[in-house]
Amino acid sequence: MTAIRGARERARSEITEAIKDEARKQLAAEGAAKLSLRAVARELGMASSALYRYFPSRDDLLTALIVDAYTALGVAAERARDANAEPPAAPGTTTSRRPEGGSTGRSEKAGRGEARARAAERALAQWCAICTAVRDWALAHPHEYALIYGSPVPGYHAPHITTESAARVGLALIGVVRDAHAAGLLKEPAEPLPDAVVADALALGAELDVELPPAVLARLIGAWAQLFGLLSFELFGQFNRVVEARSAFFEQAVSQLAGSVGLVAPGPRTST
Amino acid sequence: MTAIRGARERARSEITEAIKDEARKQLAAEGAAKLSLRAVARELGMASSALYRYFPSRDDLLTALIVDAYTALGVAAERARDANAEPPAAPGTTTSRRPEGGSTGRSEKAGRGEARARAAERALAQWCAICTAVRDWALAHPHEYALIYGSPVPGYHAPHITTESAARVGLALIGVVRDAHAAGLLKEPAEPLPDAVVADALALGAELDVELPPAVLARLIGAWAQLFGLLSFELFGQFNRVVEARSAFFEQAVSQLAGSVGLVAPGPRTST
DNA sequence: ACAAAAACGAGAGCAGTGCTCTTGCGTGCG
DNA sequence: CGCACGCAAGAGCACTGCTCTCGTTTTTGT
Repeated sequence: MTAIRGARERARSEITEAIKDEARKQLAAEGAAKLSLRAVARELGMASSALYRYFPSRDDLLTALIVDAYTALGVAAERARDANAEPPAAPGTTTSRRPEGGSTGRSEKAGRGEARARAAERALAQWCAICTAVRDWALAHPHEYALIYGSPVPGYHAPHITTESAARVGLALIGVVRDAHAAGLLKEPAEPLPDAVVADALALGAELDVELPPAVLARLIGAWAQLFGLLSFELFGQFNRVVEARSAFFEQAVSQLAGSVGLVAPGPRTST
Repeated sequence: MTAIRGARERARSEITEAIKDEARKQLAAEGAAKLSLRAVARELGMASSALYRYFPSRDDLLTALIVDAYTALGVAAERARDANAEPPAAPGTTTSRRPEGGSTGRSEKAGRGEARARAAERALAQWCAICTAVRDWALAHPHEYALIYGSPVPGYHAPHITTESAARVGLALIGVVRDAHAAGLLKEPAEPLPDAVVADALALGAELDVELPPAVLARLIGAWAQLFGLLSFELFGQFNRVVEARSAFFEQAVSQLAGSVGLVAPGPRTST
């Protein structure tokens, strides 16, 4: 039904995509402020009024671009996470996940301390990989980054449609910490938390169905926001006369963020 | 000279201020995107073309507003710092700047441990006061905040005029940590830093004429960026379905940031 | 298969914008 | 006092988002 009925619908979705592509091009060239519906239509060889059949207003086009940017950033983060996932996966999945073959798995003769250290190292690597993937995407698409993490463009209300896509990189980060916590290799912070913050953390944990101590979740949210603080400062020019070694500084800050949520580098043989 | 010659110049600066005020009003009402020169002129009862005698372009008006916002935020931060400065200061100087004056306290009668604890507590209080002052200002002027810490509005180049004002809150934070370091109550982080980051930190320290270990300075920059990450997420709606207890969460995150730069709460009688 | 209905494209047009140019008018300085 | 400069006003250009109308095409119901 929906497959064959295409004909027209396919043309519609094709044109919709063409419009978004052209809009993205203008976005990358001049920024969101200069994005003009008429210019898009002109470039596509159609009347400007025809464009309103696909996007009822300029803001709707922008929100479509916002959603796309969120998901693009989300998949970049998830790809980075999966690329650094545990090598000895379940045999059922045929995903091309096999960086190390079977070499690392099940070596019981070695102390499990070593396995723990390796798992902790992997968690830390995943964390950093996600962060640098986000940064790489942001550096490659600065205007799209500005669109989603800069000043809200329209009135200022983000439709709820965007929230799902917007959460993906946050969820990726949470996932890493959740797995680390489940594996018991998380150094939980022991600090007093305000009750309201605990309540928020509990509510969020319940909503996301993730079991993490409130303190960890709270720090996770903070790290999530702070990650984008670093990125925004770098992209928006706040580091201009301050930080020159951007990549090194970012990596440094990010690994420190990892530490703040309890992901500790195994380092020099800590526990017996 | 410049005082009396006014007459005409005074009128000019008055009108300039009126324009900026009206522009600020529209900015607060609708955001930077909707700020219209014609609307400002209309509201001021003058022809739109007359406005170009005062600001050669819309972007120039915006940059003027940006500079003003930076300095307003900067004075808010500095005021918060000074309000929590050392109470028993020398009566002569009104400026709270006293880098090495008494060299960390002469109170010999009481255990100097207590004086140290009090000084450390004051440093921490100053840090938090600056951060919450920044947040309060941002919450009171969300659109102006978006103007300076959101997506860059024009092409994207920030004129060097703004950098001075932009640095003020960062400098306030650095000042607190510098004083704490001079007083010897800073827990320096002992972590390996990439050479490039060390070079940046040294260069920055030399440029600002502040003596701080590179690791502390690097963390300071990170904390500075992360502070605005927290603020941007709160203001731009990223916390909407995530964090409800905004103030408590912010305070919590900020005190943690303080800890990351070495400002430790005296807390329960740590050192002898 | 044919007609009704819906979707579509193009054009004209409105209100608004940033910005430039030209034209008068008033004040301030030599 | 007179000249010149700073100033305000208006007209105008090119552009924008958006609406409305009017043919044309495609889909759909009978």
